[in-house]
Amino acid sequence: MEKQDFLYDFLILLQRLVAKQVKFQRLGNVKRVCAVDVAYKGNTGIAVAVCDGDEKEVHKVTGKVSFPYIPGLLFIREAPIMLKALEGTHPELLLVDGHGIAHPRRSGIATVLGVLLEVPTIGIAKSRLVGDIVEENGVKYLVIQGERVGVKQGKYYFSPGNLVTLEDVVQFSRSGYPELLREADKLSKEYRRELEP
DNA sequence: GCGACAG
DNA sequence: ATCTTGTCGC
Repeated sequence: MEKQDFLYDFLILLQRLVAKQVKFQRLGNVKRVCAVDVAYKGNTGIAVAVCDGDEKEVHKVTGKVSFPYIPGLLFIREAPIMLKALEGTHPELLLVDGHGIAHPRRSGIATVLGVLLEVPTIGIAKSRLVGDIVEENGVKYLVIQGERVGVKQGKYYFSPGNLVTLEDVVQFSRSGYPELLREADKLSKEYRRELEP
């Protein structure tokens, strides 16, 4: 897909629509938390959703992922298979591998999933997409044009997806990289190995 | 035009 | 993300 394609422009319109639906509200005490990640074997995607709470739960889904990765448009490549893996899970908080509003249009994959599922989400990425680091009171904020859109903790970037506040995210980030996401990442790569070459 | 660019 | 060996450090 090229940048001059109609589809490219259309996807950006959808992201702007999603961004308008975001609500920032304080996150209450949550018991059930889920995390999603995707691994690949060629064009086959392996999405894993791990949930914690009363009982641990793991959902695995594999399927063809043909859309290429384009910076800023990760959601169209990974959100579909992630949604499939999240079917039946009912998280009170969802952790997503990727950015939330720390995005050119404030519409990263964690935001898209949070709006579609109407669930609180936090995006956690291993690298920066946009923004600058501005430290204040020991907190490294990710700032885009003067607006705080996330925080950097260690080598990871945390940003609100939907239905949480930046304060919630700052608090959450203090615990470091979530064990649940680490597990989803580990399991997806683990399932990948037992796929027919 | 040049540099940057989640997974 | 994935392809990949050894190497530096706790």
